[in-house]
Formats: sequence, C-alpha cells, structure tokens
Amino acid sequence: MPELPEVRTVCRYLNKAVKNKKIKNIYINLPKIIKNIDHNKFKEIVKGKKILKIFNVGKWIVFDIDNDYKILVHLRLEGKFRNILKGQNPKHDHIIFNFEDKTNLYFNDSRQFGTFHLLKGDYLNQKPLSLLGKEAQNTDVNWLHQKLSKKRIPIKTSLLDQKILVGLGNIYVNEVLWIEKIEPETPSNQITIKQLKKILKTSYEIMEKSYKLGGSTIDSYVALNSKEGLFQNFLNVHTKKDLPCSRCKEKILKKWVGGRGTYYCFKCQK
DNA sequence: CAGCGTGTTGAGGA
DNA sequence: TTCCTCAACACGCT
Repeated sequence: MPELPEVRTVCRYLNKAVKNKKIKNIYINLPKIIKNIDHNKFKEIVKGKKILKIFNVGKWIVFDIDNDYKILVHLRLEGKFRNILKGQNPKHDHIIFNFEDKTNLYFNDSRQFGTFHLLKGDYLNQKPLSLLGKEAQNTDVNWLHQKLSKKRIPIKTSLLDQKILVGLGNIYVNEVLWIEKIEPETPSNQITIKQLKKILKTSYEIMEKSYKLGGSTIDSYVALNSKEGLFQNFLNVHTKKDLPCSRCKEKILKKWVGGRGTYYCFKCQK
C-alpha cells in the first residue's frame, strides 16, 4: 500500500476516526510486531492513554498519546488500519485498539511485515526516525548533490533510500525517472544539480497530486479499509511492461535494479 | 506449481 | 571504515 501520499491519507482519516479517543484496552495477537519494547510493557503503558493526534514522519505513522509517549507504526507492504469489522480477514488482525466509546481500531497485515515502536520523549532524535532523510520539498539541492557525489549506485536505488529522501517508493521512483527522462541505472554521482533540482520538484509534485487524488476519490471508510483507487489512472510506466510509452510509443521495458522491479522507456530515458 | 511484490534491515563481501 | 548487494521477513495473487 504505502508510499508517502498513502501514508498521509491514512493519517488524515485516522485523525477523523480515532483522534481524542481514550484507549481502554489493546489486544496484541502477534507480539513480534512490537519492535523495541516487550509487548506486555507496551500494553501496560498504552492502556488508558488518549490519542491526541496522528501525523506522519516520512512513511512512519506517529500516534501522539499522553505523557510524552509516541506510538510509531510502519505499514511496510501490506499493513492497514480498519475501524470496522466488515470485509476483514480476522486471521490477520494483529493489534486491536479498544476505545472507551466502545469502537475499535484494527491493525491488519497479511504479510506481518508492519512494525510498531513505542518511544518516549525526543522521538525525532531516536531510532528509527533519527535515521531519516528529508522530504523532497525541504531538500536543498546542493546538499543532495553533495550526498550523492560519492555514490556510484544507481540513481533509482539512491532515491529509494529513506536515509537520503523520505517518501518515494518503487512506484513513484519509476514515474519520476520516466518524467525526467533519466535512465534508472545511471550512477548517482553522474546526475547533475540541474537534474536533481527537477527530480526534487517532480517528486514533490507527483506525491502532492497523488495525495489530492487519494483524498478526492475515496472516503474515510475506504481509506481505512482498502488500497483501492490510489494508484491507478495516472501511472505512466509502473506495471506498464510491453505497453507503448505514452510519450514516444516505444515498448516499456522491465528490468531489475537493486533487487526491485524497474519499468522504463529505453528510448526516452538515457 | 513457480514467480512476483507497494519496504526495510542486517549480514557479509569487497 | 565505507560502500554495496542480496537474502530474509510471510502471504496472497497471477
């Protein structure tokens, strides 16, 4: 499910669904999801706290709860929140919040890759958030250029690295490189400042567009319960193998770059 | 039945 | 030490 626009969308609807609710109980069906603290301790601390607000830092979802504590959730590939029972596979409901008003919030993850952390105090300067890079619109192009100047790995791999930029995932990186006509395997240190400037701008624009699209085409029920409608419609290369490039009509190719499926137009992207 | 995947980490090699 | 690659995580879908 999640790249930055999806995570932001989930946060928006989580605020609608559970903000200001008091956690009466929490059920942890799969303890290994809780990463940095014993799950019984986690439960003990979280129980009775009120959810003040929910926001994102990169692809991490931050639940701000009473007394300086933050719950960090990463959805990874399949994690999702639901506030209803309908349509779920209860087998994959690993964490269940039960609120004082008798409503529930379910964390469901069929692949069990998603993670929870509980942090106290200065959460931005603790792992895992302390490791993160910057969002595209806050990134100084000279800083980025310097950062990439010693890297020979493919530009696509660098753009996916959350220690450099946060938010881009495989889908949007494929799209950004297609828009900017950059070959995905170009060594990072060969990308010019001018190109980096455009990469940052395009990354920001594509994620804004996706966020707004997500916001306008789904309601809260869907946002919390499905990944429908977020991606489709405006993708140019991702999953378009063998289809004609919408710019030059050449066949879109697929290859592996850094272990990830990479779609590109060999004619446009040099 | 085999291959693939929207994300990240850690082991191990160079 | 730093850089880089790749397997692993676990399951559903094609």
